[in-house]
Amino acid sequence: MTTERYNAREVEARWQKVWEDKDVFVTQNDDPRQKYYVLEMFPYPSGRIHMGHVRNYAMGDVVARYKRAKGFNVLHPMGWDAFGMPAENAAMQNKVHPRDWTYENIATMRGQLKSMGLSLDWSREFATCDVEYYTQQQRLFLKFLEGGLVYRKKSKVNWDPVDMTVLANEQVIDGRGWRSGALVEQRDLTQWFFKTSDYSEDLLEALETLDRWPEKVRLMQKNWIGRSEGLRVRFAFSEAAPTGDTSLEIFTTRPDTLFGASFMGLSPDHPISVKLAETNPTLKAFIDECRRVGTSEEAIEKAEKKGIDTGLRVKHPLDDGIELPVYVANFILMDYGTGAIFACPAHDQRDLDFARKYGLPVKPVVLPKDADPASFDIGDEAFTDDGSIFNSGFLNGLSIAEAKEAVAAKLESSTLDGHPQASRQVNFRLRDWGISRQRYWGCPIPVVHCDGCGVVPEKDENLPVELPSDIDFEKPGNPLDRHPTWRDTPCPACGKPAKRETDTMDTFVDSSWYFARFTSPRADQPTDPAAATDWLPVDQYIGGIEHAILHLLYSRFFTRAMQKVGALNLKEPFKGLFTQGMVVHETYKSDDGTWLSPAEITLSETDGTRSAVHAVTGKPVTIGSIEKMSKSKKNTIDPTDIIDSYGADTARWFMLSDSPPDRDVIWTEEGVQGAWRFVQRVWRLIGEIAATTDPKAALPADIDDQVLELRRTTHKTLQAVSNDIETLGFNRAIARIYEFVNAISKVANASERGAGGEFGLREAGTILVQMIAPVMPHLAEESWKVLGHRTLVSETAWPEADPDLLVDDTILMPVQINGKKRGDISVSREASKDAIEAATLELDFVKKTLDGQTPKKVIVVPQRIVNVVV
RNA sequence: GCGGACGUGGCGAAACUGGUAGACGCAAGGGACUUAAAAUCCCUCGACUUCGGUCAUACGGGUUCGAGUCCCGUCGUCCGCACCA
Repeated sequence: MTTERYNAREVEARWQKVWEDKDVFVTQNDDPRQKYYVLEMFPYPSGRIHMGHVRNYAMGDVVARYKRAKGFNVLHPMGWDAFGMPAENAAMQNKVHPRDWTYENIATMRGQLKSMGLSLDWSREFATCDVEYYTQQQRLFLKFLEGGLVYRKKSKVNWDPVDMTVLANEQVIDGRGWRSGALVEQRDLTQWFFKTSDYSEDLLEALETLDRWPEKVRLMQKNWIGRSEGLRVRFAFSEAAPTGDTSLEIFTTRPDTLFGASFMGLSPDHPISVKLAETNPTLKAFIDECRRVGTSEEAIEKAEKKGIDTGLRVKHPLDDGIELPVYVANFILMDYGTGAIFACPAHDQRDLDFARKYGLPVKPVVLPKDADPASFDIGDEAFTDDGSIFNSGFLNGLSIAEAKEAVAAKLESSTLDGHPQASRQVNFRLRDWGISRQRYWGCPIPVVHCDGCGVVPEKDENLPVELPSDIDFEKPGNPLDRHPTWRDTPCPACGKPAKRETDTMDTFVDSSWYFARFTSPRADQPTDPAAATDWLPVDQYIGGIEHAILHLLYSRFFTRAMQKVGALNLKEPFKGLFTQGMVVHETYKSDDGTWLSPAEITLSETDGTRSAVHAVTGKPVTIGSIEKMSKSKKNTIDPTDIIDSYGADTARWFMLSDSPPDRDVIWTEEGVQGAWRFVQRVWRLIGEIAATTDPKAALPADIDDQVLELRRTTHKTLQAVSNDIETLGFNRAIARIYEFVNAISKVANASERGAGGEFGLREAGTILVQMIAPVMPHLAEESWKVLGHRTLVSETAWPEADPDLLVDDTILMPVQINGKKRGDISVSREASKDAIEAATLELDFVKKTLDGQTPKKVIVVPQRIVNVVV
């Protein structure tokens, strides 16, 4: 018989239309079946999808299709993270409106995603720049404001001089803007903040409950939140500071080293430093220098520790005979703790570096185990390990933990100026989330500035505060600020003319609750709480590791905040999280140093050495390292090209087949061709089975051994593949399916089919189609039809493995002698340990080795192995 | 510097709670079919070997009847954080 070659292009378009016409993947909220919410991180509409999207969405689609077959009511939506800078950049460069640019990109990318055959409920689609979406976001903002979760404050901010906007700490990477790459400056501005710090403790503690999150991500968040327990201690000034303060409050996690104190340190931004600088030009110059350098560039250059003695002196809280100098030092951060420290150089490297530079005393107070107190000395390295306290009066002999406790207890109960001298405090590295952005293409912050009433929230009935369409991008800075009329609005409180806020929200706000919006995307409130309660948390969330901190932490905060204002009733949005690896590709460079795309070169191989030449000029090309696909290195592959030439199924199959999903996958032309060959192979095999077996073939009572073996393989494979998909082991599932196809082919190609052959092959073919369906849905539908079904495999229940076929009657067990495999023994499944031992000792090769001796020991692990110890 | 993960053939990788190391795929080599090519099918494919075996999961030790898997140390690669007191 002849089978036509599988025509992916024609077949895929056809089935996509069937699914769409029949609303196969539209999800109803009132469907009574158990719900399953699978979500992939929604894309930024940059213009075209890339291979990373293909991989991400292929994984989610496998889960969605599998769970649907398992009988769940599956929610699998898609939308667009559509606000952000690139749209404004495009507007400036190409004179196209950000809105038009964005929606055009969305249209293109929607088409590309549809060509992938994803089982998405497109009826729930939205973009975060849709007025309907950001209206609800403004509503949420106002609820947060009312609930005390939003505030304004003047703060030193990270200013990106290229994008001309403020960046969150998290958006500053190595001192540069995460998007522009420009060196970030420090500026003082009044900004809007979300009170993420209200939830520091809870965000940290609840990480423990996220047992279906990667350990790595939980650890990264834990470190980011950065909880530390310590003591706030006030040191009395010998003479009052110029600010009028009579004491200096510091935060320390090492009160046990208090007797090792050598000096005090103030941040250059500390109020006392600032006040002193007014009359001290040297100090002023120093502070200015610190600000110029900025917190970040310092890190790059590992700036030297520097400081200036203020002349102020404080008294040691445990021994007022000791006076300590107060320095302004460049390494002390204003926004952690109190912006002031006491320095113990012997046990802190930063303090030690500083003390050595300025000749300040270094007194060790923690003695390492087995060290001699008389001779123990600190060199260039601070001692930060465990030990026992010495040189410390009443603390001598205590452990570090005991000494911390003793100091805290003593200073808590002593008073200074009528207040306790110290208090225990838990500090977090996590700051409040600054959300103000001085941009046009974002969600406007719905408040009004009134000369009489101050900052007034816009009234709910006046929402949305809509972005103006007529906008000018000729100049840098915020276009909303210079719009002729948009700012003008009556004050919601007094009705007099007032001005709108021109800051828009950080785009991370948009993505912090979209998963909740999908549960009722057209609701006239941010959420329909009933639908949200039914669907959330997301059962399986899939996305890139690059969002391990920002997006995921913000979403966790937002869920809590929404719970507080009654929009949701849970804390944790994502029950299961999976972070997939990147798609990487070889790089190619011509001899003049420019990058070349895979399409521009020709590869060849001689004697096992691969080489490349320029496809047109024939000039030699250097094959470079394998790197993440990026436009700058030109090592990208356009998914559309692949889908056009091989089909979506091939692309999806290859994306999932080679590497474990959390690891990077290398895109190779050979690999895609392998996947393509497999598509054809399945197609031929199904065609042959369909042509040579009767759908109504019965299962005879006695079946041929080879057929029984095939049936066993079928059901064992089904069992294993199901398990692999459940655990997201797509590469394992695919390897098993390859094996399975090899096994079916063997029977299908056998010169004669034994009894039950038709039934066995039908069964194998049918289950094969069902197993490939989540990964290669189009090929599966087409094959399903060829096998004679009138239904859709997309709407067919997942098959059940027959338990009787999962266990073998006889088991082939390896036999080891002294831990080395020497042969096998075939035993019945029910054989007892003793019987197996006896049978083993009768084996020729065992007898030969034993040579009449009795073995020391025979270890029989049922179903596993026999080990004879001689 | 601190924290974490990982290290298996020419390559991507399998190996569930310690139990036959290298499944499956890619590449490579040989063969069949063909005028030829493509496609397809079959065979070989960790190293050494006196063809009995021996050695092999980064390296060195240890625990165990048995270690890729557990423990200690060394080296290497990757990732996150980075003056957080």
